[in-house]
Amino acid sequence: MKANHAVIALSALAQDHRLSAFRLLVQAGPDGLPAGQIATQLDIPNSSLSHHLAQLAEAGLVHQRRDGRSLIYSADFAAMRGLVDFLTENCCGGGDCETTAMPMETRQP
Amino acid sequence: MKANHAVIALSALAQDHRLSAFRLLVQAGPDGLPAGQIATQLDIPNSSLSHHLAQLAEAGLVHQRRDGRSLIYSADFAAMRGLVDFLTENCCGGGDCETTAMPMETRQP
DNA sequence: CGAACATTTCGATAAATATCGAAATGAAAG
DNA sequence: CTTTCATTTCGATATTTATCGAAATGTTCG
Repeated sequence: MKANHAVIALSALAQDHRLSAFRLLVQAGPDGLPAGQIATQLDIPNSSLSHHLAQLAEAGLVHQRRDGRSLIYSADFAAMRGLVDFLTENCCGGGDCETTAMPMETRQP
Repeated sequence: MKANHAVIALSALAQDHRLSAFRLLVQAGPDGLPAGQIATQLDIPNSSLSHHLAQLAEAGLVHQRRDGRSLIYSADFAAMRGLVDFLTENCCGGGDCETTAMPMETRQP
């Protein structure tokens, strides 16, 4: 991932409605959700949501597919992972570093 | 982490210079770097950088300490991890989900 | 084909943000 | 205590962004 692309992805997530939409899609899993359902759950006008979904799609964080007359959006998990990896890349100079070495699943809060 | 806080943190990272500064600090590790040195490496005026560092600090992603006449900034690794966890929270409905279960260290590119 | 439906594009306005030089703050050294 | 140095605050400008209604696009069904 290039820094420029990371900024685009982070900007896409750095907004209330877009972050909520993305998290809905992350939780929905690979099946995704139709645009209208997202708009309903977030309680914002379709036109506003469409703008936001386009921005997430442009950043490569979500994808669109058609099902009947609905457009289904789904999260791109690989893109999300790539972004996370970019943030922690070469952490602490690249040597062993207990601050990031702990796998997500075994972390203590 | 609350959604509102996540948006603040993501906004802080969603900018060229701030993302570069943050990554410099991530790579520098717990010792951090003085503000002036960051400004030099990024080749931006001190006043601009100061604005950006303040925003990162407000988001809780970096901390400031004084050393002589320099102000040393360092990344907050726990905050970064909290943000990442928030993004992937309850992924795919909370069930097992191979898309995020792979620990960062063992991922294949 | 024509009506009903889901979503996007357009256009206009309001609000937030990045930028940088100049002046101000605060700490150290002579 | 005055000078020097590192950094921040101020102020002003230009750019980007969020918002939403209305109109347009593309799809299905009768």
